[in-house]
Amino acid sequence: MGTSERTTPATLHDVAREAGVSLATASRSLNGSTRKVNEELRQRVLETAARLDYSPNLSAQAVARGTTTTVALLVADIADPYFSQIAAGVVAAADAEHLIVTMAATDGDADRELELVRTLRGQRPRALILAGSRAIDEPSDGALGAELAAYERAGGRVVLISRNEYGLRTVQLDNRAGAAALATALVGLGYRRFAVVTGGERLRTAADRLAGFCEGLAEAGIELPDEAVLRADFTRDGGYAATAALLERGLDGVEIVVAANDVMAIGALSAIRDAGLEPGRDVAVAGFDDIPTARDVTPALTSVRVPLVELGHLALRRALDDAGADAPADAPAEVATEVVLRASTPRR
Amino acid sequence: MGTSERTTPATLHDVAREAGVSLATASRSLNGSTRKVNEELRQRVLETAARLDYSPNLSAQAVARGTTTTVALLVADIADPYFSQIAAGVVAAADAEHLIVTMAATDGDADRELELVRTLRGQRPRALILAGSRAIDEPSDGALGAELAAYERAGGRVVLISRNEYGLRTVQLDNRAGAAALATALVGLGYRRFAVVTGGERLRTAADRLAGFCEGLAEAGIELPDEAVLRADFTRDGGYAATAALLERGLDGVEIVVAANDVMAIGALSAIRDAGLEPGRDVAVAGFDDIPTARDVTPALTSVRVPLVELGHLALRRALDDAGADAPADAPAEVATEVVLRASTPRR
DNA sequence: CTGTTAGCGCATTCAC
DNA sequence: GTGAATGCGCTAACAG
Repeated sequence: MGTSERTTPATLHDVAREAGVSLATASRSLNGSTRKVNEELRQRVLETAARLDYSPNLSAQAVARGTTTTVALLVADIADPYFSQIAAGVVAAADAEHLIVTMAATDGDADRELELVRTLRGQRPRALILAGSRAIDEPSDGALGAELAAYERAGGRVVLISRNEYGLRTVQLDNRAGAAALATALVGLGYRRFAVVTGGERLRTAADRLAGFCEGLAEAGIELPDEAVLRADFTRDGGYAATAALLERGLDGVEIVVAANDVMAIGALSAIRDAGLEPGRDVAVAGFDDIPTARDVTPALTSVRVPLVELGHLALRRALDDAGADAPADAPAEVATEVVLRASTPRR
Repeated sequence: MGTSERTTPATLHDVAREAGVSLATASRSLNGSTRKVNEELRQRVLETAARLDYSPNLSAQAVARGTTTTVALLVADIADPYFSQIAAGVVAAADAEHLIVTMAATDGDADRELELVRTLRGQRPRALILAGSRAIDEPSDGALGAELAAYERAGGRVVLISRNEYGLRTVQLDNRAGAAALATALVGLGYRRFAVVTGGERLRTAADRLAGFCEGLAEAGIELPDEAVLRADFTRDGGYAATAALLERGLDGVEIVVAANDVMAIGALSAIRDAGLEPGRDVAVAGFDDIPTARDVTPALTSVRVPLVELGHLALRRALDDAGADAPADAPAEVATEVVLRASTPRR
């Protein structure tokens, strides 16, 4: 297969020499801004480049140009559908701008997050996008904030997805409004006695959704008693555990379990079923996010649609647009959510 | 927030000057191989670096060192759980090696794949990992092959996940054996009349799984009639459509629908339900991959577990290990699969 | 339009 | 041990 055992990639220098032109001409032919190169020479360069399998060294270009074509994305967990959809959006949008995306996972660990930001900063990415709900008051906030500030001072753009700190650019999804709308819709279906399964109190997203839901209920004159709020991990197993606990202590009239996200809701479905009840009929269930799976579980899950892919798109755009120079907190782009009613919440 | 309006990041040069040492000393203190630097000076450098928010320019390091700390990953669709799990594995393993992962999506388009490989090659990544089943005989294979060959010749490492072409390094999952094992297990449960819902004939993965399944059946003396093999898109909707078609023409004794992957199986579940039948009881269903959702659908889906995250891990390791120099086709690392029986295939 | 030259930020060989 | 000088691959003035 490999007859030529060359071990070092062809350099622009090689192309220039081989094509019998100067370095500059070769450079201009292959990348140069406005084509101010004789078409004949240009072709010759292009041909030799192809023949030599020349591939421009992006690192060298970055050093010479003083700017990269890279964007960095930080998520909590790549395998999580929530983040993978956002990532898909970011990557697609970046691709459209001919930018390369480098990605890392924090595993929800604030220390790792800081460490990764430090490393990624070395890439001199054009933008640094942080996705993932953060605890409301992390101790290391200061260090992260300083790091991000330094990055921005050096010309980088930080975009926060679904979080709002340090007065940085952000792309929000309106958790409160979405949750409120869900509450209204459920009340409209005839539900009156609710139980909410949510994440830790310090999780921003969880807190916002709970608050919004309560607001929605309040508008209908319904109050959510304290004991109706169950806290657990923001995961499928968390949803299962919390719901199981609820069932064990006795439903006590509760008609529906509302989870702070879909994966928790799916856990709730399983818990209900494992308790010998039929979700939807015996106890209704609703979630949040409308991940693809929501449609495929049985009964199909009522949820609040969050355009995650679009969120990713937006984040990238927001990172790039220089509009208004630095008007970070001004227009905290918000994407709208939408209640999707399905079989898991039949009309009562 | 930003009092100092510095617009350019601190350079190693700045650190050296500010610390009153030479460039070389600064470099050695911050990265240098073996610590041959006076501890006092070293500390001084470290401190000034911290004070100046110095962050080593990775591009510059790459140019100077002639090698990067980057790995590139190409998948078909980041949001697809199959790929996002693999990606999670790659990223985690890369992180352990202090490598940065850049990621791109081909959308299953061979032309884009080629284009992306070209672009990514410019990064001079240490390794290039390609995930995603490929059509058995793509026309542009030649160009891709040449590109990958050039990349390898230049010192790069290509690793193919779940595909095997050009005699490159590969990490396989034993689709045939897994499918055969599934067949055996299902026969053991009492099933005799099968229908298979699979992807296009040219999809490698689909083809292997079908072949393996037939082998397994053959061992039990069962033959799969041609009309029992339904082809459709390798997606949820494809599974739905194929199963719907099957139901429409009449089950004709078929006891179970076996899908080539879980998302198709989930589509089958819906199709069966929409036809007024109860999956599991009226028609059994089995899938392949054991994506997380498989556990959460109802009835829970029988499947073949594929350690996708591990697949990602392996791919990265395989990309890095220089063991045996070039023994590409020698040890085509294969990860084992495992049949997982669940409620969707009750004993008959 | 084309070629020469001087950096970009950093690692490293070589003298001291 | 430390510093000065050279070069990595490429771009961008700068002259011809």
